[in-house]
Amino acid sequence: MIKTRFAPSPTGFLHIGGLRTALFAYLIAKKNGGDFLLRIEDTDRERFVDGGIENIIRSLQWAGIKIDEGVDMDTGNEIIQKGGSGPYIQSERLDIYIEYIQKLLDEGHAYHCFCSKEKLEEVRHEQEENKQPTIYDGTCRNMPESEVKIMLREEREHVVRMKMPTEGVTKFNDLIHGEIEFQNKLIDDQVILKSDGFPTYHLANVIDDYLMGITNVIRGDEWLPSVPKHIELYKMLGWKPPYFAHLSLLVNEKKQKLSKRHGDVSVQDFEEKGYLPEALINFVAFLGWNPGSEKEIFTLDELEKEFSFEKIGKSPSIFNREKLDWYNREYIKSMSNEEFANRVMPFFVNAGLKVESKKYKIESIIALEKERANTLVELVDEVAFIFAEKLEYEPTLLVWKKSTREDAKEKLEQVLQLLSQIDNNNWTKEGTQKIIMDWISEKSYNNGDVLWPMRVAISGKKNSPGPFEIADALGKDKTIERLETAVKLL
RNA sequence: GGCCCCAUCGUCUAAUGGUUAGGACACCAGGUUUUCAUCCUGGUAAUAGGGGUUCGAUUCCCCUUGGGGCUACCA
Repeated sequence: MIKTRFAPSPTGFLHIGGLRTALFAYLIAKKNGGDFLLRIEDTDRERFVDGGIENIIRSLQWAGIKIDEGVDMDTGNEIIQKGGSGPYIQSERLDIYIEYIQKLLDEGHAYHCFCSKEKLEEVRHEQEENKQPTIYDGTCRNMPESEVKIMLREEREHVVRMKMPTEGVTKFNDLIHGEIEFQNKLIDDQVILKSDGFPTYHLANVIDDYLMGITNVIRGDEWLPSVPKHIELYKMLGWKPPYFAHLSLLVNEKKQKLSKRHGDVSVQDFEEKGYLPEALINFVAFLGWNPGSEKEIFTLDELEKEFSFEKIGKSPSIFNREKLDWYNREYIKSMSNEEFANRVMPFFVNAGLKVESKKYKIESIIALEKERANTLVELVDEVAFIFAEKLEYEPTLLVWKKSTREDAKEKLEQVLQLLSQIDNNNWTKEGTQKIIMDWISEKSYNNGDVLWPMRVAISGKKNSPGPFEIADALGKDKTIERLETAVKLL
């Protein structure tokens, strides 16, 4: 059975590139009826960000990506079976790593290194200047055992390094890139245990992937150069390496790897701006993957069925906001008004608009912008004029370009009169529309002479939805009130 | 500097030896329209360059160029 994992480090909030990696790993597992787990790789204590773990879990949940296995977040107990609710956390598994590092040491696959950071940097510098590959010079690799013992007894600061072979090549078949080959002599004796007692990514990652039964390691392309180290570690431990699949990177407009430092890329940011998880998932799934058909709208469920390894591309993709906006609009448009109202409600609350009041017909209000808004925040913004106590606009705006002030006033007075006669119960978009439009054609007026001032009077805006939709959302009382104000202004 | 990866419209991509190089987003034009938007119709726009292999290369190979990643006791 296939088992995959998402293994982020909590050095910040989950960003969009991480979401895509998680999604692909998740989909590959689900497509094959396998399991997907989350493992937090927090072996770097200096870069740990408070709230990072919670944010990662929350963002995945928001996106609809379900974790099959991990640690129960309430009890802290590991749940190795399906149905767990949280992640494995590496900092809670230190004993395990230490045990394996000791084994590697005992079997001669690793060694203590007492070199100072300053010395290492010097060596690197020199190597670079001489156009040599920058790898550890091996000073401590062949240190006599007696000397090592003395150093350890003196509690000299040290790390543990793995012994890479000095000749031969490491070849492997990446599921996405195909065969890749590295010269072993160019690969560093990687530090596997830091002087602070924490393992490095390379060691902890290999141990955990094996122990957790990961069959397919799915991660970003930035890891490609370190695969030989990992394969060597598997060999030393006598384990069969998993399949590797390295995903092309998500990059910004400058074609650089997406990262927290370049700004606005956290999943939570997109949530807060009013992007729907469906849209974000759909968009991100299509970065580096396509179904081979011309269908572009895929729900998570559909992706779980149709996702395919063979269709994953190798080249990096630029994150393009406009296409995301399009997806978001598509999902907004296709949602029922009722469900949509539920989704938008928190955004109204955030904006301080009291939509709960019976005065407002929430479904009519959201309908105003449902076909137009890119995001939920944008929608709430655009629709805020409905809730205004008093509209602010220049009286001249009420006059249509082909008309006069006097004419606008006269038309508005008549509109006011006609609409006043409508019963509160019959106050609908269709109702007001029929009365006004019939009257316009009866009098042979121009649409613009009537509809423009009417629309401006009740919206206060140069550009807005149509007047009858607005009247419906506003209700009779407020519509009449705004029309009266407009007449006075003229 | 060393190693590795990548290369089709501006962007996301389809076409794995034979297509007028297709679709989507964006953009432009026209239509519908009281405004903006929606919607409909149409349009501009790409195989980085050079060598091979082949009857035939977007497609296979090599070189160049360009971009990116890694090169930490970060992941």
